[in-house]
Amino acid sequence: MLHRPNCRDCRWRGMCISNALGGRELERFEGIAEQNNAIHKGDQVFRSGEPLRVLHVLRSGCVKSSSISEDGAEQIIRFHLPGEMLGLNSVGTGFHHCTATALDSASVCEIPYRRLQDMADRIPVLNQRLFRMMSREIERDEQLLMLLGKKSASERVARFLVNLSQLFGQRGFSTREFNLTMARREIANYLGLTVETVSRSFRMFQDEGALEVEGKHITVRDPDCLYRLGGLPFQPAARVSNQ
Amino acid sequence: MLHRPNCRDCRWRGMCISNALGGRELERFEGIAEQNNAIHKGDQVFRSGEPLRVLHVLRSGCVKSSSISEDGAEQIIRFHLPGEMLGLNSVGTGFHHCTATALDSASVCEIPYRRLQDMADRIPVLNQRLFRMMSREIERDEQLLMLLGKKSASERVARFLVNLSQLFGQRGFSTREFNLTMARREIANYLGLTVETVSRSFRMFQDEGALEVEGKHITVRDPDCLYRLGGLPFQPAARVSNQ
DNA sequence: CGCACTTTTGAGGATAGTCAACGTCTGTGG
DNA sequence: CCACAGACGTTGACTATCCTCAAAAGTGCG
Repeated sequence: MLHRPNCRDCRWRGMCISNALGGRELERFEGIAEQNNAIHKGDQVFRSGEPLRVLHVLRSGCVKSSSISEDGAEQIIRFHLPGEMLGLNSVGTGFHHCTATALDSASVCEIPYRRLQDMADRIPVLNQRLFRMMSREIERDEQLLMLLGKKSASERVARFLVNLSQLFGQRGFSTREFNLTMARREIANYLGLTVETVSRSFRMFQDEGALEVEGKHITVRDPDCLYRLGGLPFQPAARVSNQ
Repeated sequence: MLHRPNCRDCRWRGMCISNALGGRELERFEGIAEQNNAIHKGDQVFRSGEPLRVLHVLRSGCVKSSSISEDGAEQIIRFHLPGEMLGLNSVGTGFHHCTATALDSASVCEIPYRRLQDMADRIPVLNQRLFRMMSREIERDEQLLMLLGKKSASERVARFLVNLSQLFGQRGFSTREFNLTMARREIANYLGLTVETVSRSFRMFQDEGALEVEGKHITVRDPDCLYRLGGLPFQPAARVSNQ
């Protein structure tokens, strides 16, 4: 488990929600978060249609959120990395409209939704933190919309890798070398492509010298080249946001 | 201006936000909503990057929300019909990340965000109403993701028409006959297609006997056929939700 | 080991994009 | 009121991108 000096355990106990709280309130907050819960690859954290009893904070591992259309097709909406909160997009209706599935062994802790809501009702700064987190969900969805609506297959795949690399960086891991937790099929689904097209994009990126791909292990050889392949003008400045 | 017995003016004064409030609180709420503001076709209600001072409620007309990518390409995220609240997806960051543009003459009223937030901090039921509205934004974004990720061109266009028809129905207008406020170019942008493809889909739907298209005027001749063209198994039951 | 599943690669084809031409609508100014 | 310009919409021909199908190679697990 990774610890960073500026944002210690809170990072893994509610995506910095507890940052918003001081002394006594923080204790209460820690109090309502339940023990870690181990889940295995393929397990579902929650299913679409279930009532929203608890919000989950992913403490380790990787989880996908997907929604199923009326004809049974899956659309992966998002891949979640440690520190992220699951189920936020269902706050409001009171029912999950996504299914969350573990991509590998993972652990989550549970925050009873009702009690979080009660706290938020009494603590405006916590309430605003929740709004901010939902807002970020929307922003991410809309970035994906842009990707699906306007970008070519290889641009989508390149941006997917750039984003993933940045997310690892934000968590203190290498941006140049990492493992894909998800299968090609899942990357393809997320990006609105087929497995074959994703595979061919990987090959192209290797031929361009941007990447080295060995199964699930990715080594970024030339980040600038990868940004170009993603249609990005140049390397985006590292986000300084602590969240 | 349309009035419905079960949800009178509130429908146009904050998308039923005021439903959550009783007597005195309702008065206060009405107090903070500013006068109607007339805007013209092409006017921008707010621009991406601006600080979020007020939330806008669309009282008449039609508005598009779009975000602009780093390379200048527009992606329309959503078309808004009367009664909807604009800017909700920016709550949290405090800055707009979309640009809202009127598609025809429209009027909006403004709700100072700070004051709404203060009220929400004191009135849990209003607060929950806001969460619910944001949640709905997320759900709609995710429906669009499914459309862009998994559906063919003609399915996208057919579903676009079905959705629009339902939205008109919810507002008490005909589901069988309506005018498209947006240009073909904008429909295409929204659906991740080209103008030509949208135009050809319209033609196909006419040849199938599902529609009659005269410029911006749409007449739905065979709703079931349109649902089928959208890949929907059969006519979805009308939503009874009062929102 | 053997089986199932995933990934890669190739060949061929369909869908939707590009380019171009033409028709239609709208608003402006004579 | 009409003429005109410019934007919008439709249609056709051609093309590129990405999907489908198929087969082989690689990977993981009981």
